[in-house]
Amino acid sequence: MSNFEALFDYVQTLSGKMLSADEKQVFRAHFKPKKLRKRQYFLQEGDVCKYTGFIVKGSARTFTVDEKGHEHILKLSVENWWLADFESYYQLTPSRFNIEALEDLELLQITNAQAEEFIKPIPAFSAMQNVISQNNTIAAQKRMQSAISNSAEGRYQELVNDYPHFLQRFPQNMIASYLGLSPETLSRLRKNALK
Amino acid sequence: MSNFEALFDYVQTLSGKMLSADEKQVFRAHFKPKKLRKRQYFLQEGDVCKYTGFIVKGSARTFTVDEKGHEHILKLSVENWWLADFESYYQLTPSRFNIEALEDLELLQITNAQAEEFIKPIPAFSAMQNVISQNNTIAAQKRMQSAISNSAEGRYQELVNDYPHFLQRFPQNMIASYLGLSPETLSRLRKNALK
DNA sequence: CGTGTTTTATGATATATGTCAAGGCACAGC
DNA sequence: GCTGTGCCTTGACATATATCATAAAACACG
Repeated sequence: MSNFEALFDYVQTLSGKMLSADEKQVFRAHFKPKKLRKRQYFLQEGDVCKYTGFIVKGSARTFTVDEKGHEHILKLSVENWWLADFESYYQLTPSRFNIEALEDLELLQITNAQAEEFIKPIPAFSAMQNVISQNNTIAAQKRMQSAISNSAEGRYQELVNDYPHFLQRFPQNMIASYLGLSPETLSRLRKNALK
Repeated sequence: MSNFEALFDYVQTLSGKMLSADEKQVFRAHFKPKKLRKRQYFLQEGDVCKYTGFIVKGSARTFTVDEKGHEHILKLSVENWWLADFESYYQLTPSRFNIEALEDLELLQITNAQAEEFIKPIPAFSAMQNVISQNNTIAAQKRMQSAISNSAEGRYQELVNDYPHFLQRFPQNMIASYLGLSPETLSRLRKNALK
């Protein structure tokens, strides 16, 4: 059985509300544990993203492949994040993205329909969603501003400040792709930054 | 008296719920009409963004100024959008952004505290917020993907597809800044695109 | 261990985009 | 109808970043 405690902690911490025993049962009834091994795909381009998965353990990348065959990483996801292409998940349209496990993944997943019907009425959960929505708005704005105003080096420095653990956890070529850079450019950047 | 009908239409359309006469009164009691003339500032860097404003008429830009004195436009906003630096608005921290009217502006504005207490309990309003939150997530993801995967030309083409009216409404140098380009580069891009 | 695979580093070169400078065009206000 | 101001274009040149090729280093796994 997968670990629901991580999810309960997360919902309670973010919302500032406790979950009752009954409410926890609702979570257990509708979230399905799912495991993926490293390199397995959570979502493939062209498929509909039926589930969002709460990451109990592991990590993943969300990426596209362009006409030249180059991959571009839009998102890197770790524990306590929600894994999905939300465009596809909300609208049930085919996704333009691939989502692949970078480390063995343990998820608790649910469909949008089930979440709307059973989970969203739980006050702690909808409060959590509001907090996440605010955080996302702020993070998206910050990343976008960095993308249009900063040089490659500035964007890298911002990543170092905001997500230092990414540097330990993910290979440098993935970080480069996340920043919109070639691996060579990031390698040179780091050499120069050491002075 | 400013025009609340635009706001009511917007809330009702997005939420799919009607507003009662009483609920409309709550809106009238707490949203304050505000006018700004072209070039006036809605927010200055370093100030707290106390209000969010629903744009009844006009347009604005949200931008930063870097160390070299260059401006970078993060957002262009028109009718039926909400104007604010939401990081500062939610957290009441000093903003890193300036928001300036590009055309005469008519707003209906409200503080976060008032919105939370009086407006959010209105079902149509909170439903609208959920829809906006989803739309923002999708739009932010799309723009970010464009920023890391596309060339300057690709980003411009995407703007032409997604927001064609921006091209009529805003000068080309503002569009360039929004795309993270110099005005000269955009000018050349457009010349080549004509073939 | 050893061996194949992945990741990182480095050099040479190509390409995209920025910067600076100048001129022309358009429009607002007198 | 002038005139100033802001916007757009164009050219020459500078700089940042990508690409391609190769080798070294790190890692995974039988």
